[in-house]
Amino acid sequence: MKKKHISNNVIRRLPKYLHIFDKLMANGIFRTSSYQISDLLGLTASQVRQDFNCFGAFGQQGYGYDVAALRAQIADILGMNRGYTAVLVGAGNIGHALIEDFNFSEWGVTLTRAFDGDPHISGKDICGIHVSPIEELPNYLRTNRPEIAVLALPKEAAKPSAELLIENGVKAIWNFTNEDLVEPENPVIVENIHFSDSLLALSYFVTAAMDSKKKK
Amino acid sequence: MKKKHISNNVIRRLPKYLHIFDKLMANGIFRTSSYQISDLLGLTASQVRQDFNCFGAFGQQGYGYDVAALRAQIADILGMNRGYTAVLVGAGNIGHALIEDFNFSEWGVTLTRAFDGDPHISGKDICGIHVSPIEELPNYLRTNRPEIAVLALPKEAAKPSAELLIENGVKAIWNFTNEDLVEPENPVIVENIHFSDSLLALSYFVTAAMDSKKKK
DNA sequence: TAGATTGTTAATCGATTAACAATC
DNA sequence: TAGATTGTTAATCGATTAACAATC
Repeated sequence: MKKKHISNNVIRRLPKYLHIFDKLMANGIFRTSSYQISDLLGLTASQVRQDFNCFGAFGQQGYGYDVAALRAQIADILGMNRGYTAVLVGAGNIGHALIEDFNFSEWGVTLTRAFDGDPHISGKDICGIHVSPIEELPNYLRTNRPEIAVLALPKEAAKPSAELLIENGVKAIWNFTNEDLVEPENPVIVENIHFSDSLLALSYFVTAAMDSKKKK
Repeated sequence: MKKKHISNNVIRRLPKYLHIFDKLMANGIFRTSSYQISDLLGLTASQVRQDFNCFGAFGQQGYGYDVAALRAQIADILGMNRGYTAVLVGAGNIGHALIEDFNFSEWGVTLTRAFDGDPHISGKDICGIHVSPIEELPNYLRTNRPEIAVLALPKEAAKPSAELLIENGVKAIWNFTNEDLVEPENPVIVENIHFSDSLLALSYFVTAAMDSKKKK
């Protein structure tokens, strides 16, 4: 099978497709078309069909797409059925918020354990997730081999922790520290949630909108 | 002045530039070049110069760029000196994490007040931010006219709250609910932090990396 | 001055859009 | 069958890269 390159733009649209399929099914709509999908997401129908055709042919000419089947395809492509497990490193505010408010399993990922360096935090359970002392992390990683580590530590601790994670076989880091972890020589996947970048973009858009209004 | 269109890609790179200028200055480096910048960010020098030239000419031929001056230009473009204010709507886990761990003022935004519907939460201060009952929100908005609302409520409350914010003159919503707030007819700026989209992209990359390794 | 590096135009590349034959 | 809508190729558009004159 020839592996064609999938652009980042396409990858970032896949979760959007997934969400609207869930919404369609919740509304009892089991059949859709590239036109309907494009309309819901503000894309063109062409683009929707091109995106899907990166991975195969999921529709039927003259009919459209079966929502459930297409949903299952996209879920598969996203790796939602691989049974990935994740550990949380840092159970402070943001870590707590992730455990309590974010439904990992909804996206096919099982959060198995949290770790924190503060003995006032470790030892307890949060919503059924046990928080272990950070010292136990390397051993846990070697024994349980989770694919994903969620890094939710203060900035300062980010880099050394990332190295420890990589040394112990973690495949991907979901990075909530506002620190860049780019270690080009390391073949680890880093997905950043940079709040500041997002807020600054918002600030730019506000500024641009105000300036263009002033000009009129 | 002719307003040229700035692509989203360029806008998303501006905060990255800002961050490395801060890093350079922290290391006592006060002069840089498009080559150095591109190297630090994994771009091409051409692209860096093109990006800056969207907004004007900030460098000196034969010399390069003064880091502090360039930093100030980018900060201005991003609206960091406009004195924007923000209110937090929802002081649950994620709201707490934002108040306690995220430094709004570092990015030129002043968080002035938080609001929550839970009387056990409202009435207190968190890190110097007063939490008011949610009922006081409309009046506060009309009186104080903050540009930005940070929406950190449960999914269910997202849409009606967004409408209330828009009705009361908020210009931009920083959206931490995992709900899409696209109201095309409303001229409000929405910047989403969608954790699930990010995790799913990470899951895709893990899957792609595993499959390509298996194939070899 | 010579060397360096910008600002900017031109060339290339890749992504989006349009078009349409295939076919359900 | 006729109508609809896909899968896929071709055309267009926009973003990135290359090149180089301007100039510090």
